[in-house]
This record gives sequence, structure tokens and C-alpha cells, in this order.
Amino acid sequence: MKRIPTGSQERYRLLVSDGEWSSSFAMLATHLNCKVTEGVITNNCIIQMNRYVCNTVQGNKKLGLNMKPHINQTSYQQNQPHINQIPYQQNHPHIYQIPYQQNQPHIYQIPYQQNQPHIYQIPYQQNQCQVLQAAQCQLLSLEQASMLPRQLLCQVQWTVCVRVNNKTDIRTWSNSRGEGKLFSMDLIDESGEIRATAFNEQVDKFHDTIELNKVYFISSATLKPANKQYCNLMNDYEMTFNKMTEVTPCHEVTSIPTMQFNFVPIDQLESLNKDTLIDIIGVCKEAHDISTVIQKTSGRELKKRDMQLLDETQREVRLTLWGSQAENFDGSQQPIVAVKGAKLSDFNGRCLSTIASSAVQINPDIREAHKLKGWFDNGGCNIGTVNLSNQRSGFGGANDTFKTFGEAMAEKLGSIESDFYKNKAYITLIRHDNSVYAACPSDNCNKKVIDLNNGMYRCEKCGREYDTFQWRLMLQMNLMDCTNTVWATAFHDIAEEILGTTAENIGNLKETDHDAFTKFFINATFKEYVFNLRVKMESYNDEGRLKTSVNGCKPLDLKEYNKLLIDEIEKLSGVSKGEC
DNA sequence: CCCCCCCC
Repeated sequence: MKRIPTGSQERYRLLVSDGEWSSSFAMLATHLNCKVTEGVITNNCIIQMNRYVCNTVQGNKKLGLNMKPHINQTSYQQNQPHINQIPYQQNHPHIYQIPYQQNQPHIYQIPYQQNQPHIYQIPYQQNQCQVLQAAQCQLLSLEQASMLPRQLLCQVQWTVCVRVNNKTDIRTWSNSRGEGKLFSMDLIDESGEIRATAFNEQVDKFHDTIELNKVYFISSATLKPANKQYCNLMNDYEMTFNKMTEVTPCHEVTSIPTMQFNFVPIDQLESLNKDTLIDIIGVCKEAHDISTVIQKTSGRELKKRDMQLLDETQREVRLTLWGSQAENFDGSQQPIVAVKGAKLSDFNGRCLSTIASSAVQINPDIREAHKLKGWFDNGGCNIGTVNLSNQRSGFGGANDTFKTFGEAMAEKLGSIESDFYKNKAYITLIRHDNSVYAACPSDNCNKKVIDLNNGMYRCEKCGREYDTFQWRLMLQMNLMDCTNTVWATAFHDIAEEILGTTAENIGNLKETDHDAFTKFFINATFKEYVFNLRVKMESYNDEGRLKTSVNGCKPLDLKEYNKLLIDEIEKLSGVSKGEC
């Protein structure tokens, strides 16, 4: 077994032997890489490949195998004399047999036809629709870069037989590249899963006819690399329906599962990066009442419900459901909740939220759910737990730690993603110019308006004119601690606190009494605060620039700050308070 | 071709 050195994607190539024949071109499907890292697949181990696909590649010279997920039997044979002498045991075919059988229905070969190099045909068998498994889509695409001819993918007449999971509503978009509508769904078969999306005409054609949880034959869609940022399905590719795509209901009884999860135990959430999409299962220990929040950017009213999920790691984490999922949820019986594709955030430690693509199942009929329910009902409910979602804001929170400006700069905070920190600092200077502006009077807009000099003010964001405006503050402040200085931006509410007056007053004074206006800025300087700061990379004239904004500020709480200093001293000296 | 996904 060796790891293929090229490419960003971790990939293993195996030398496999059934005792008689061997192949050194067995490519392990990437979602099975964990079997290598977990030590399940080792040198000289015996594996049963229940699912694999053969391809002839590179001018008939190489054989590519892509092993499929069901590796039932592995055993490490300490005294295995040589890999090529693994005995084929006639009477235990279900353990040792590597079933390469020409007519075996679950093996699909794509023959390379020597005399017709541009035609890749999958032969029809028994007048039935030729069915590939969903993971073979991954194979065809994944391999094309290194192993398969480029044109193979679009020329193969492939079909998958899949169950439709998690079908979304139709959504429209409008951006600089155009507008349109789409819906997406998760497709699943025994071998794997893939996200599929239909746009525009395909939405009209398929959205009503494709039913959730039903099984379909789907043929001739486009495959493209999946963006892992938005989809945690176990596939490096995703499917887009195109003009050629056909969807036919499958009325036969199939063994296609209903949902595939890759659950992360709650105690592992702390070691994962924020914004990771994960599958989670837990007992709903308690559910809060439904509540409403106003979305900042749009002013939309959103319904949400928080709950605490608990699992056998004795950790609990907050999960937030949104919209109808929040409204319909009943936590009174402490159900098992499974979410596929929940988003991890680092708020108050760690918490989880569903996003539009998340699939939520209540009391799913799966092994993990029954096991968890059994554990909870037999004492788990009384066990002490650690809550990952209650780290109090204050000192030591994940994104709420004290840092000096020098430390923040040395750690290059904000250069990869938004970073939050606290600092005790003085305001040394507030710029007067551009500190106050005439803003759109509509709620939650705040966009600067254009004075049309006819008593009307135009808001480009709202696309309309108003006969009034509101003053809003945006302060550029120079903050200084004992290590360095930064320029930080403070917006309206916080700026009003810092200046000790209203934006309206500042706006009016600027035009009527410039001395009084200036005095507010002078008086606000050389005051000490504890600032909650956010650093974020923003592009300005095509150039990346770290911008610091003030998320909050309050006068220094000496008691709180002393505790921080004592902790720091203890860390540095190795002497605890008790010993003092 | 989306990729917004929310709030503390």
C-alpha cells in the first residue's frame, strides 16, 4: 500500500492479490482513506471488496480499481508468508473470495474499445437499464485527471439508481453573473451519495415530479467538483442536471438506504474548525421555546428554536433549528435528533446550527439512534455532562480572550478568517471628518444617501428617494495599548456611547457649531476601555487589508481585569493562588 | 449558473 505522492487529494494505491492474480492498480476510494489511517487496512491484511469497479485506462495498459465502501472482513494474518499466496478457500467463499465475475450484476465494466477510441460504451445487459452506482460517478470524475481519458465522462451513457433525500424548495438568485432559480437534492445508493442540483428549465421539468424519499433512475447529468464548504456529502463531486438528464421512477423494491450519516461524537466538536459541516446525533435533553430574531442584513423576522443535544461522550451542545423545522419540533419526549450537514460555530465555545441544506431526522430508525436511546434511558439521562455551549463570555472564552495589539499582529489575526479578541486600550485620536453621514431613513438599511439638493435624498441600496434622512456615526479611532496602536472603526450605537451624545446631535452641530462638534471628539480621547474587537481581511482596491471593527466597548472593570492579571502571573510563575 | 442560511 502506498500513498500516491501527487495531488492535493490524499489517495492510496494498493497491491491486491487473491493468491493467484494480483493487481497493483487498486485505487482506494477516497472516502475510505480513514480505513488506512484507522489501521483497518494494513499491509498483508485480507479484505473483502463487496463493491468495486474496473476500468481500462491509458491505452489498455492499466487496470484501475476503485474500491467501494463495504469492506466486511478484514484480518491481519501475522504469519502470512507472502502476499501472492493467500489461499483461495473454496468452502469459505464469502470470506476470502474476491468476486470478479463477468456476469455478476453489481460489477460494471467500462470496456475501452481499441478500434473506436472515442466511443466508450457501457453494454446493455439483459435489456435492462444499465445501472452504475452513485460512487462510480465519483470514480469517473475523480480518475479522469490521472487515469481516464478526458472525454470519457460526457460520452459514457451512465445511469444511477438512487434514492432522493433532502430535496430543497425552489430558490431564486440574482447577482452580477445573472439570475435564475434552482433546487438541489441529495442522492444516495448503497455505495455512496452525491449532491445534485437542477437549474432553471430543469427546475420546471423536475421539481414537481421528483418526490422526496423515492427511488429513481437518473441518467446523463454533469459532474463537477464539489465545494466542500457548502456540502459535507461523502463525494468529491456533485451533479448538475442538464438538457440530456432523464429521471425515471424505479418501482422495484431496492435495498437503497434512506440516509447515510457520518456522525461526529459531541466531544470531538471542540477539535474541529468553525464553519465545518458535520453530521450529529444526540438526545434532545431539553428544547427551548420557539423565538424570533431579526436578521441583521435584511431585517427579516426569523423563527428559531434552541435545544441541547447530548450523547454518550457525556458532552452536550446547543443545536439551533430554523423556520418550519423550529416550529414543528416537539422536544417534550426527549427524542433522538440526527442532523446531516449541521454547521459548527464557535459561539460561546461550540454550538451547532442547521443551514438550508441540513437534513433533520427525529427518532430515525437507525442503529445509532437506538443505541443512544438505550444508553439515555438506562442511566445516561442522570449522568453529569459537560456543556460545550455555555462558556461564559468574559475571560477565557474561545473568541473572547485578551490580547495586546502586539500579540494580535504577531498572530496575524484576521488574515485567514474573522478573529475576535478583547483588549484594554486608550482612544488616542478620533478622526472628525467623515465621522457622521446622512443615511437612509428606512430600518436596517443605514446606507449613505445622495443629497439631490431638492429636498430629496436618494438611497442607491433601496433604489428610491426619501424626503428625509437620519444621521449615523462611523468613527475611525486610533487605539493604543502598551505594545502598539491600531485603527479601528466604531459604528453608530457604540460611537454614540464613546462620544457621549447622539448621532443626530453630532450631525446637526457639524453644520451649525463646529467648535462644539469638535469638543465631543476631543473629550472622548485618552479614555480607557475594554474593547471587543473583530479583525477581518477586506479587499480594498483589489488589495487585502486587515480591518478592525469595534463590536463592543465598556469601561474597565478592575475586579475582572485583576483576575486576568493574577491568572497570567500564575501561568508565568507556576505558583497558584493557594500556594501564595 | 447556487453557495444566502440568519440571532446571541
